[in-house]
Amino acid sequence: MSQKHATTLISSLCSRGAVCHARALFDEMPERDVVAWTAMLSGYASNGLRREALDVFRRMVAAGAAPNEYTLSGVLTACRGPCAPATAMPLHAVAVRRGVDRMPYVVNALIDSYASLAEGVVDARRLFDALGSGRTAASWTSMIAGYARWGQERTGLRLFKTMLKDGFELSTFACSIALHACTLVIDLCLGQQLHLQCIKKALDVNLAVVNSLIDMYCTCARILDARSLFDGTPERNLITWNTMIAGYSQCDPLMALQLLLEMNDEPNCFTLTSITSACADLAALRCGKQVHGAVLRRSYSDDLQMGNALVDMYSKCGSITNAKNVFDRMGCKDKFSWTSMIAGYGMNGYGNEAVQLFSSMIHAGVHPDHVVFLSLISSCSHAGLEDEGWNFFRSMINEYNLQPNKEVYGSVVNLLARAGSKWGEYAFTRRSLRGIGSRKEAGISWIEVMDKMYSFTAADSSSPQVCLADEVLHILSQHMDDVGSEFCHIIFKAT
DNA sequence: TTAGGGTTAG
Repeated sequence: MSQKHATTLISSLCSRGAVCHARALFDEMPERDVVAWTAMLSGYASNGLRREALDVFRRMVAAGAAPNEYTLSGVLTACRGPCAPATAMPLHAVAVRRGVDRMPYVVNALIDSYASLAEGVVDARRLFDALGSGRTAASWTSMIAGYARWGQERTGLRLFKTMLKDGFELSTFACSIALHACTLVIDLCLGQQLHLQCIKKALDVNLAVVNSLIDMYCTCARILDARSLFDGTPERNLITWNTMIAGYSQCDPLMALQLLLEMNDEPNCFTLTSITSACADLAALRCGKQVHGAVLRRSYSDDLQMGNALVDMYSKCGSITNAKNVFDRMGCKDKFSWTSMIAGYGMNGYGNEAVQLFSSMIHAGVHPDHVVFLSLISSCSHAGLEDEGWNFFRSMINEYNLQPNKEVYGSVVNLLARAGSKWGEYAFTRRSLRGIGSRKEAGISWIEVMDKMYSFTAADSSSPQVCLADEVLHILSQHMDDVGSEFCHIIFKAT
C-alpha cells in the first residue's frame, strides 16, 4: 500500500471513530510524511483524544517532520479549554517559526484556543482585530463564543451585531452561539428576534439552533414556547431531551419525570442531574434513591455536578446522612458542593454542623459568597444560634467584603426576630446597620425596616415580636412583594 | 492524501 493510500485510509477510519485501527495502520507505515502525521493527529483530535493527538505531534517534531498549516490547526484543536494537554502559546510560536501563523485556518484555530481560556480572550481579540478583512465566519463565531464563555455575553452580542452589519450571513453556528448568549443574559426580546430570523432563513431546521432556542425559552420562563418547539422538532437528539427536561426541572418537576419516561435515548449524566434536581424539588426520596442507583450503575458518581445535585436532593428530602455520605465521597468539591451541604444541615436543623462545615470550607480554601452566608445565617436562625448568625452577618461584611442582598437581610431579620427574649441584646443593630449604609430594595430601605423593628422592640421589650408584627406587616403590605415572605412567616408565627 | 466555529445539568 502506498503512503498516500495508507493516509487516506487512516483519515477515513478516524472519521468513523475507528481510531485504534487507524493507529495500527499508522504504526505499520515504513515511512511517514507530514500528511500522514497530520492525518493521525487530526484523527485523534476530532475523536476527543487530545493527549494522543499532542503525543503524535511531539513524536512528529522529534522525528524531524516539519509541521504545516494543516498540522498546526489540527493540534490546536486538541488544545482548547481548561483541561487541554497544552496551551496555545507554544504552538503559536511553532506556527510563527514555520511561517504559517497568518494562514486563515491557523489563525482561527489560534483564536479559538486562546478564547477557550478566560485569560486568553484578550490575546484572541488581538489576533481577531489583526485579521481585518481576512476574517472568515469561523473567526467571528470563535470570538463571539469566547466572549459568551467567559461572562462577556454583551460584548459577544455586540460583536455578533457587527458581524451581521459587516455583511456576514447569519449562519447556524453564529445563531446558536448568539442564542446561547441571549440565554445567559436572559434577553428574551433579542432571543425572539433571532428566532424570527431563523424562521426566515430556514435555520430552524438545524438541531443545534433548535436546541439553543429551546434552552433560551426555558431560561426566559417561556416553557410553553419551548415545548412547542420541542414537539415540532421531528429529529431530537439527547441534547434536545436534556434541555427540555432541564427546563421542566426548574418549573414543573413532575413533567421532567414524565419526559424521562417518554425518552427513547439512554439518559446520560446531564439527564440524571436534572432528574435528581426534580426529585429534590418534589422531596421525592424514593425516586431520588432510584436515580442515585442509576448514577452508580453508570459510573457517573465522580461527576461534580451530579454529586452536587445528589447532596441537594438528599438534603431537601430530609436524608442528611445520605447527603453527607455523597458529600464525603466526592473526589472534587466546588463552592456549590459546600453550599449544598451547609444548606442541607441548616434546613434539617443541624446548625452546629453547618457552622463546623463552614470552617472546613474556609480551611479548604473555598471563598464564601452570598449564598453560603444566606445558608449559614438561616441555619443559625433555625438552630437558635443567634450570636453565631449575627457574627456571620458581620463577618460577611467586614471580613469578606460582601454587601448583603435582600435575601440575606431577610434572613438576618428572621434571625433577630427569632431571638425573642434575647432581642434586647441586639440593641446595637440599628447603629451597625446604619454603618453599612442604606439599601433601597423595592422602594423601601431595609434599614428603615430594621429601624422600625428596633424602635418597637425598645418600646415594649416584654413582647417584642407581637409589637413588631402590625407595623412591619403594614410596611410590607405597602412596599414589599416577594421579599416579604420571610417576614410574613415570622409575623404570622408571632401573631 | 492532512485542518476550523455551535446547543444540554446544580
